[in-house]
Amino acid sequence: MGEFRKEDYIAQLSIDCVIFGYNNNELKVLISKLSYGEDLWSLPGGFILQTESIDQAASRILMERTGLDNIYLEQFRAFGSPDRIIGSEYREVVRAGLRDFAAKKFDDEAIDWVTSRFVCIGYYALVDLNKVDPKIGEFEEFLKWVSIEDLPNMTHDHNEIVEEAHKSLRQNLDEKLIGFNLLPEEFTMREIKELYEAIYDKEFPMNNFQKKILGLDVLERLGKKYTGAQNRAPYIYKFKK
Amino acid sequence: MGEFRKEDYIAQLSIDCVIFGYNNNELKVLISKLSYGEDLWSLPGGFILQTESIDQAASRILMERTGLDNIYLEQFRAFGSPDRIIGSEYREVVRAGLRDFAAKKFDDEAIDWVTSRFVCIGYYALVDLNKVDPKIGEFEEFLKWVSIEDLPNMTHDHNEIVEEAHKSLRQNLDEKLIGFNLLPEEFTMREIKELYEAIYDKEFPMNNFQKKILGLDVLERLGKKYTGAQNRAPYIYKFKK
DNA sequence: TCAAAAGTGTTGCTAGTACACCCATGT
DNA sequence: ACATGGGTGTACTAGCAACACTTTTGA
Repeated sequence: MGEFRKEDYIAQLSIDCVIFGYNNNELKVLISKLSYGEDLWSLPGGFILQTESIDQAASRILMERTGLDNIYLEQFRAFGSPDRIIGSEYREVVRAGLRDFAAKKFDDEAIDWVTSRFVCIGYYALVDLNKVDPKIGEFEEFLKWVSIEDLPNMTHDHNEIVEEAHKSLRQNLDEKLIGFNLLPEEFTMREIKELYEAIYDKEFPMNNFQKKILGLDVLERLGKKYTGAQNRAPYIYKFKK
Repeated sequence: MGEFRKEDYIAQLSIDCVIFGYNNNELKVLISKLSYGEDLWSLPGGFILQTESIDQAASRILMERTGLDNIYLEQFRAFGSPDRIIGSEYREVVRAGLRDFAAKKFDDEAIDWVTSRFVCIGYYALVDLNKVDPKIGEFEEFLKWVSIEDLPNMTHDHNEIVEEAHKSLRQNLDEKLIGFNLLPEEFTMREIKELYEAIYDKEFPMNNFQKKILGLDVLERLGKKYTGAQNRAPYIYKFKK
């Protein structure tokens, strides 16, 4: 772990990622518990190298945390209140934490840099939760998938960022047919339906939902899924590319 | 005109505004001709004060150029390719121009600052073109309303920024009912229709368009407009607030 | 009375919703 | 056979597009 060289990055501009996953009928977000402070949670994020685009920075940050390449990523909004960090109740805790835990990497000047005013560009990512083996970043105790319904209070304005990402996801879901990125390769119609229900927090009747999705003509029907249950075996689908 | 104090601003982060107006059946964009260089055009933009939010910065920049307060403003995307300025064919021209025209305000260090790598946050604004009395900024020769159909080549990636703003405007038009911001207080149904046609570059049949708009239940019918033409006088509408 | 264009009405299509029904599966 | 849930079909509705028609205005 080298020293932090602030000249390599753009100052006062960061990227925060809302990584969505789906599991157990719940829409989940990957959040990280910081090593310092008690009960300090935060969205995975990072800074932008002078040599890379903001999209590349987001991909890189995601790659570092999830090990996954070629993830569905979408920029959804920039957050730029002047007091989103400076005025935050969390700033002092973060500064103290960095001094204790990160003295090797961050000297005082770097700590000032990291906790100065930041504008952040929000990205959201859609991943197959089962494929992700989250890697903790520096100064993170662990990463955790948490249902969007019961997220803890997070540092700064990260709860608001998740809300905005969720709104944007809902808006884009039908239009861009991106929901399948949250599912495994193969899935049943019921699974898609339950995914949509988790995202919209709303029930859809099966028959009409099925008609709508099949009408999109983006699914390929593969075989049947015999679960051992005493009912008709559902078809297995995959997303046509 | 004071000296430029870079400490007052966030470095490497700018705001560019796509100011839409409507006139003569055409969707127009307010662009500025730079004082230096030949045929150098650019979008109105600016930097973000350490003390203000990015939304406030966009409002301020707009206020400075149009004299208008309370303008409809929407952030639509951030642009962050590392070579959008550094690799741009325009960079050297801009640097030379600033050295010639702006020596009082920008010393060499400031010129380096201004022409370094920038991430920009794009906002679009909708204004009643007739209410705007454009004020030239520093180092601008004049501002001009140009139809979105025949914009000149602009500096850096500003043409792409306009395209993205146009896409975003189209997406939001129906959803958020923001089109009326481009019209005067009072207007006829034909005028709304022609505005929509200009934005979508597509014709709409009058009768169905009228039904749709009236169905939104956001218009108040005022009186009739007698133009002297030998045809039935159209109703005048205004937008209900 | 006529031309121009505003405004209204009617019909048919399509997409979405609600309801009912049949089918496959394992006990 | 039967309970369970998967899958399909039909009727109803709302919203949109295409057509035709009437009304107003000033020459």
